[in-house]
Amino acid sequence: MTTQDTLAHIYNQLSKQYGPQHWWPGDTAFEIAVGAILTQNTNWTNVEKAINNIKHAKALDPHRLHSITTEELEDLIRPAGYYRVKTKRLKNFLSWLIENSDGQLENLTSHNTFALREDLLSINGIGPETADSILLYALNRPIFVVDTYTARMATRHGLIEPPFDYHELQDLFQSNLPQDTQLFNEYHALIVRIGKNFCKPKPKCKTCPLNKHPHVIDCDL
DNA sequence: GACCAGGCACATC
DNA sequence: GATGTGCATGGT
Repeated sequence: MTTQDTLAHIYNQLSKQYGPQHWWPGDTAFEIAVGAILTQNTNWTNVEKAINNIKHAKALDPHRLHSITTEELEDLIRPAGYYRVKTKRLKNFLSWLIENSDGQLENLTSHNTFALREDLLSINGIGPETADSILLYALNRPIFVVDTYTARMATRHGLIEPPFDYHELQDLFQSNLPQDTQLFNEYHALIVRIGKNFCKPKPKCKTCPLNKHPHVIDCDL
C-alpha cells in the first residue's frame, strides 16, 4: 500500500465512523484565531470557558481586546491556563492584526498563503501549529495542521520514521493528499477526535501489539 | 493525587 | 543543534 493509499484509507475509515466534525468551533475567523492561541497545550473545554468570558465581557473584537488592560485580559482567559503567557501572545497577535489588516482577518484574503504563514510565524507566541490552524480554519487555506496526535498516528502506521520535524510530517500529508481545504479541515479534526481515544497506549487493548503501538483503525478500546 | 490537554519560547549544554 | 524546562487551569 502506498502512502497515498494509506492516508486515503485512514481518512475514509475515520470519516465513515465519525462523520463530519464541523471544525473549527467558532462563529467568526477572529474567534477561531483567538481559540487557536488559547488551545495551545490545553483542553478545548477550558478554552471554551475563556472564550465565553471574553464574549460576556463584550470583548471578542480585535480592537476591544487590544485595548483592555493586561490584568483584565488575564482575568478573562484564566480558565484556559498559562494565562500570563497567553495574554502576551494574544496581545502580540492583536498588534500584528491591527497593524496589518486594521483588525480584520477578512482583509487578508488577497495575501499569499506562504507569505502570510511567515508573517504569522514571526509573531512571538505563534508557532507552526497555531499559524497553520489560523491559515486552515480561519482563512480557509489548504494547509495541513500537524499536532502531537498526528505524529503518533503517522509513526504507528509506519508512515514516517522518527526523528522528524513538524514540516517533514506536514509535507507527508500535503504531498500525498489532494490540496483540498475541506479535506484538510476534516482530516485534522478527525485525528484530534480519535487521538483522545486511540493514540495513547491502552493497557487493556488486545489489538495493540505489545500495547505500545495502537493503530487508529484497528484499536477500538 | 497523578496525569493529561488541539504548543511555544527560552535557557543551557 | 539537541535537550530540558516553565508556563497553569480544570476534568478524569
